[in-house]
Parts: sequence; structure tokens; C-alpha cells
Amino acid sequence: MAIKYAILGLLSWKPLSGYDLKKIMVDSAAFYWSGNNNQIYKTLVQLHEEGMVEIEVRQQENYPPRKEYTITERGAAALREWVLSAPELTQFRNTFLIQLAWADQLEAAELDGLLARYEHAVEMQVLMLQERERRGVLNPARTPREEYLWREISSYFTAAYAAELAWVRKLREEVVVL
Amino acid sequence: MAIKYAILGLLSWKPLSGYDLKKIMVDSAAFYWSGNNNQIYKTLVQLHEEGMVEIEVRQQENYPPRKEYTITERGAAALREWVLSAPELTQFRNTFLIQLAWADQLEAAELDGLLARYEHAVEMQVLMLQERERRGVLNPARTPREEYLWREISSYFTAAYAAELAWVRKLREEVVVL
DNA sequence: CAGATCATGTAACTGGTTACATGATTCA
DNA sequence: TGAATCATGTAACCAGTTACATGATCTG
Repeated sequence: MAIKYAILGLLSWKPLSGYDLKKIMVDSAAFYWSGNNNQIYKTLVQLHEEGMVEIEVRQQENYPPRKEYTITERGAAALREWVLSAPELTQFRNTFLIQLAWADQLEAAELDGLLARYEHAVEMQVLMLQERERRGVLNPARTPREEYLWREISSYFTAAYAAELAWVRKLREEVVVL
Repeated sequence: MAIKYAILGLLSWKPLSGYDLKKIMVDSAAFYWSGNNNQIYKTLVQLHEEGMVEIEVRQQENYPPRKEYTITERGAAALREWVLSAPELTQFRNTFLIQLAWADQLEAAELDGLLARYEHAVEMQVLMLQERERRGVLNPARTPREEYLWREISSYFTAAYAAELAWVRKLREEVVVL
């Protein structure tokens, strides 16, 4: 469901090929989950069947032909409707919590090592995201408000991982005295 | 993968049936994602094939017979190994961000309405989690340290949604002046 | 000359959701 | 009397991951 509107949204920005969409998705934090070929190409076929997009094949010299997808009025209307639909809550999928749940069998040093490894991984992630934010990738920025929204979307992830970091650091400090 | 060790962990606490596992999972924050029959019963069969658990069928009067699963030494060893394995980063799956990404087409009032709805949903979630935390459900608490770990696991979710709330509130305030 | 880039796509799989089926018993 | 609880499971489906296939051209 979400990938459909992620694609429709990107096409509402400008016409793109499946290949373009993939590139955008793999290095975007918000669209990251599933910038995979399979779903992109399948979804494009489906969107075309539903009359949400139009295809124009561009022959190129020296490169394979590209299928450029353009959003239709129908597509734009469907996108707008979805944007206004009831938002869902974020889902946190954190297998580390399950490791922690059964970590009392570990010795103090082992447990601290596990927490340290997690802390380190989150630190790296925060740095990576901050760097990405600083370089300020992808932002349609058609209006100041849109530019602001996109900046806040990317800062969402930094904030989320920063909250994780605070949580795990506190945990590490407190668990050592038990 | 994770569900396998979630089950193994619960069985390392005490012997349980598929039905028990399901009940525990549906109202636990950490094990929530997928407390569904299908995966539980399938995984139990698989764990049995791998020699990680043993089955004992208990006949009951007035109730259907239950299959009680007990963890084996092999299962316990596999669990310990997994607990010590390299932790993965949390994945945030938030479709609201995709709605926001294409929300610049909305009028100010519509956008604020959307943000307000999200804010409200997150508020409700925080209250629900706090209530659950206060009632202090499920906690093996075999040692003070384990009790502490389980409390921190459930506070992870409250903290995560509280961070969301802070983020959306700031966003709402700032976007109104653009 | 090896590896990345451009560009299309498919196949096989794992993970997860929703809904259904059965049937006795207990509770409001 | 209808719904919930106890207890097993299956079927059909949707979402998402990993890996492969093709083939020209460009870059180090």
C-alpha cells in the first residue's frame, strides 16, 4: 500500500523511470524500506493498469530505452485522498529487545558487551544520518513549506535513533550496579 | 527468525502451549508484532523438528487437550547463542512520513488537521502504554536484574512514542507560521 | 580489463496478516 | 442465547528480501 503512494508521490514531483525510483528509494531514509526492484516494477505495472500513471518510452542512443512514468489526474487525485487519510502509528521492529528479554542468563560482562555493541551501532547510525542530513539530499522544495517538511522528515530518523541512544546509555549505566 | 527465539525464550521461562504463547504475545509490546496463530504453530513444529523443544500432550477434562512445549538443552544453547549475536538496528516503519512528504498540496488547515490527528493517535498510544506499564504485566522476574530488564523493555516503547510526540508537536507549531 | 552505471525485469523465498474451521464449556 | 474462553490448526494472501538474467557503455 505505502509503496504505491510513495511512487505516486515521487511521480507527482516529476516524471521518473523505474530505475530512477529505485535509486531515489535506496538512499532515502523515509522511502528506504523496500527500494527493491521487484516491488517497484510490479507496482508500476499495477499503477498503469489502474490508470494512475502514463508510460512514455524514450529511446536513447548508447543507453537502453527508458520507460518514463507520468502521473495522471486520477493518480494525483488518489494521492491527495490518501495523504488526507487516517495516519497509522509507527511500528518499531526491534529484535534487540528480544535478545535483551532473555539476556539475564548472561554474565555481567557479557551483558555489558551486548549493550555496548548496540550502543555503538546506534551511534554509527546517528552519525550516518546526520551526515546525510547535512549533505541535504533529495528535497523537491517546490515551496518553503515543502522544503521544511522534508527536512523534518529526515530529522525524524535522527531524533528517533537519538532517543534509542539515550535509552540504551541509561540502561547500561543502571544495569551495571545490579 | 526473531519469532523463533521469542518462543524459545518464553519456553526457557516455563513450559507453555501454543495457545499460551499466543496470549502472551498479543498483549506484550515487545513480542507484539506477530502474535498470530499461523506463525506460532508453524514455528513450534519447526522447533520440534530441530530438537529445540519437547512436546507433552496433557489430557484435560472439560477442555481440549493441550500440547505443552518444554525447551531442551539444545534449545537453551541455541537461545543463548542468539542472545549474544550481533544486534540489529531498530526499523521504523512509518507511513505517516510518506503522507507528510506529499502534504504540501494541502491547505494550511488540512495539514494542521492531519498533524493533529497523528498527534492525537500518538498521545493515545502513550497513555495506553503507560497504563500497561503501570499495571506491570508479564515479567518473569527470576532475578532483580531480569525484572529491571523487562521494565526497561516496556519503557522503551513509551520513550519511543514520547519522542514521536515531541517531534510532531514541534512540527505542528513551526509549520503553522510558514 | 574489471567493475560500475544505465535500464529492464523475473524467480524463489521468508515474514507476516486476515480470516476461517472445529467443538466443548463457561459466563453474562 | 449469544459471546467469550480453551485449544488446536489451515488457507489464502500481501509485503518484502535476495539473488539472478541480459547487454551495452562508461570509468578507473
